[in-house]
Amino acid sequence: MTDQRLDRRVQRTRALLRDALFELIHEKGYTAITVQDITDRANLNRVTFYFHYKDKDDLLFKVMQDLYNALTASQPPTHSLHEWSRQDALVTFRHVQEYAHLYRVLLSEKGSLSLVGRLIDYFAQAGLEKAREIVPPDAALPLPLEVVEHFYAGAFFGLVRWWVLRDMPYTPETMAEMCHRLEANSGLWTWGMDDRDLTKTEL
Amino acid sequence: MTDQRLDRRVQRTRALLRDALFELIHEKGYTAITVQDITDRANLNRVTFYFHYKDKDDLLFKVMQDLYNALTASQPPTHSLHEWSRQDALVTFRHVQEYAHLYRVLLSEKGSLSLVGRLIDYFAQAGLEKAREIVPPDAALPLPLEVVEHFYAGAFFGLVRWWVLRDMPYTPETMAEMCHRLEANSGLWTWGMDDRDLTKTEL
DNA sequence: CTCCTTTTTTACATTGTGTTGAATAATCAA
DNA sequence: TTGATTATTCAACACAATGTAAAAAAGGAG
Repeated sequence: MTDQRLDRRVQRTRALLRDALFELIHEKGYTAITVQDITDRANLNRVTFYFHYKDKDDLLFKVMQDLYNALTASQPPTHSLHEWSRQDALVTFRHVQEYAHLYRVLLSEKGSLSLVGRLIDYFAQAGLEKAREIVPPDAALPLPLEVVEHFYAGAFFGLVRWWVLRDMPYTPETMAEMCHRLEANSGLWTWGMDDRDLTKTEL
Repeated sequence: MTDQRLDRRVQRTRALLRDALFELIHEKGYTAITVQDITDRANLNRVTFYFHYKDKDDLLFKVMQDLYNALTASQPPTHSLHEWSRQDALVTFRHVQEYAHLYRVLLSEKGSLSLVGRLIDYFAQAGLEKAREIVPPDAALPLPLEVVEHFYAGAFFGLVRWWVLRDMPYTPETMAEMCHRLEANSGLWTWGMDDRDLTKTEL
């Protein structure tokens, strides 16, 4: 994770900024935070912030990207679309639970729409790639894959958002199971698709 | 729409502010707009803005609320859940198309998360109320209604967002049809639910 | 016309941004 | 350890935007 080639001061500074950001998000929401706040909390000069990041959003994205990379890197590879969707949902719900205090703010009205947009697009992209691996390229699809994936990406986002804003009334396992049922019973996977049952197709 | 009991100056001022907001959203995105910009464009004094609205968000919400109220007021009532979902989607896609230049910005990374949150919650709430009208209160549901509705609310949002950010490659009719198929084939309506086919239940 | 409300004008204090140039301090590489 | 490099600090600046105030001017309602 921590690049050894990086100056220790840089590593220390970025960690301090990240921790300060997390604390402040927790305390007063994201939009209310200023660069001043962050550097004050981190006990760093404000100029130092601009040495590393363009602005508040830049910091947030790089920090969240690190978080998410750490998450996905620890995921075992899956081979069926069915299995992938189940696994992926579970891992994501657990991740969100671990950083619940962050997501509770970042998905609320005091959060960041650019982050939300990136999340949805990421979900859709991941689903699209998985689907393309499995669906034969010349298959006659009832609906454009892109449409289907953005439907499910939004659905998944809606579920995560509801869950975390309602203070996570179910376990990640239960949520993943409900999500899985909602997805499995629907759309692409139950339609004809050349009469192949994709849910059981292994690569 | 326009309250006759309201001073003409007030009506004029609010309309000018609304139009200025729309123009500016179109030109430079929402987040980049300042109160200064709005009043400059509207040819009004900045103080006048604060006489009517608390801040930029306050203006946006009240304006969008008017838009949406005008939309829903013009909708004919529906009686079956199936029919409602189909009609509602179509009306919403048409509405979004009409104000595409607004939504293209408001749903992009330069938009407003609080507006997005309100939209999703509105979709979920509307679906919930319709479902409660129809589902018998003592029915044993396979999943909590709230979960199901937030799944579909997010899905619908994901679809609308994808559509408008991709410059609306399909007609509202096609989108509503695709949305309808994705919903109809899934989850709640295809499960047992005491073996009643809710999709054909009239009130 | 007269009262009442809205709008303007001018002004002020406050906060935050983004960037400077020079001084200082920490780290790295050899 | 030394010397070069790089990160951080400090002080300061110009700028943009917010939110509020009091008094004057303009406009609409009855």
